[in-house]
Amino acid sequence: MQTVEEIVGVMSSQGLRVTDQRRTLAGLFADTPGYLSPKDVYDYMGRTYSGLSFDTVYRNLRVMEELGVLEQVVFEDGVKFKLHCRETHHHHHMICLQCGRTHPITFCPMEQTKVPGDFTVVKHKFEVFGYCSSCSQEEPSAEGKA
Amino acid sequence: MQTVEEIVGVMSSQGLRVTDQRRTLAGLFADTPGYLSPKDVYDYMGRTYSGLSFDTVYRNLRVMEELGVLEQVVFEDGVKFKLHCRETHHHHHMICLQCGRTHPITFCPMEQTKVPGDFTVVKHKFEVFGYCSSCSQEEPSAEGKA
DNA sequence: GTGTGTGCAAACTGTTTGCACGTAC
DNA sequence: GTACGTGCAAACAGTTTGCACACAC
Repeated sequence: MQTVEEIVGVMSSQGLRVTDQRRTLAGLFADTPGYLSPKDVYDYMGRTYSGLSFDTVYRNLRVMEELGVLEQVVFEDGVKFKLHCRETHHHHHMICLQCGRTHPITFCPMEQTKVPGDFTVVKHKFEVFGYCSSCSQEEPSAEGKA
Repeated sequence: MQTVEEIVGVMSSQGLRVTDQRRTLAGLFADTPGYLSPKDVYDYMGRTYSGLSFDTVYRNLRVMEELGVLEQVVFEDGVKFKLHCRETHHHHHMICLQCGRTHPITFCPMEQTKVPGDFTVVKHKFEVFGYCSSCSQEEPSAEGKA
């Protein structure tokens, strides 16, 4: 997690202009514990900036991703963004299907995976989906895919 | 893995017409050990059927997925299809970034993941990407993402 | 004042749908 | 013969790009 000022600081230190819109965007991600889709961002920003266009949202998401402030993940239902993890060591995530909030998993399955000698591992993905404490109470049924 | 006849049998048993095109499509997947994108399928099929249209490819991929013959997976670079695993027990995959071939991983990391009591797990994803024996020799460098 | 950021419109990719004709059954 | 499959064209969603104006620096 980072504060708005930290994020804004990174932007200006890279020679990027700090506009109201970018400050708001930084604030949105600083306050959001989980993942946001471009549409989520657009909807939120649109409340403040009436003339907002989708392309500016995309441009700024891209800029902040290239800056290393945001990270992008591809889910079944599309691309989403969140603040880049500041954790120093390698980890994975449990992701709430309702609120998008993430919880770190320090255990890495690769350590225990027997890889055949002739297979060269480049990267891996381990993600656990479900409902977090707050959401599992409201959302006990629905969404059935195992 | 299934034979063309097995796949075709499933189709006709469900009241679907067995056209030349669908037979060829079944043959393509029966002969392909890895994942295929809709474009891969279109390119392959287009060699045989000159007037082929993309929408028919999509329609048939969808039909075969709904039939349970194919399974669809979302990768960073788009949606891909392969024959649905016949393995009876739960497993994961090592996926070759070059040829798309998959190798089963019987080890399931969920068994060893400590889940907080207040998190309800719905599903999980564990995928290992790299280069298989045949491809790691040809492709020793390139693609650097860990 | 200069150059970057923005909104607008349009292009573009991947995918889906409506329609009329063709073909498996 | 009938209903489903196909190709074509068009629609559609998500994303990107070109341009002119606006604003952060």
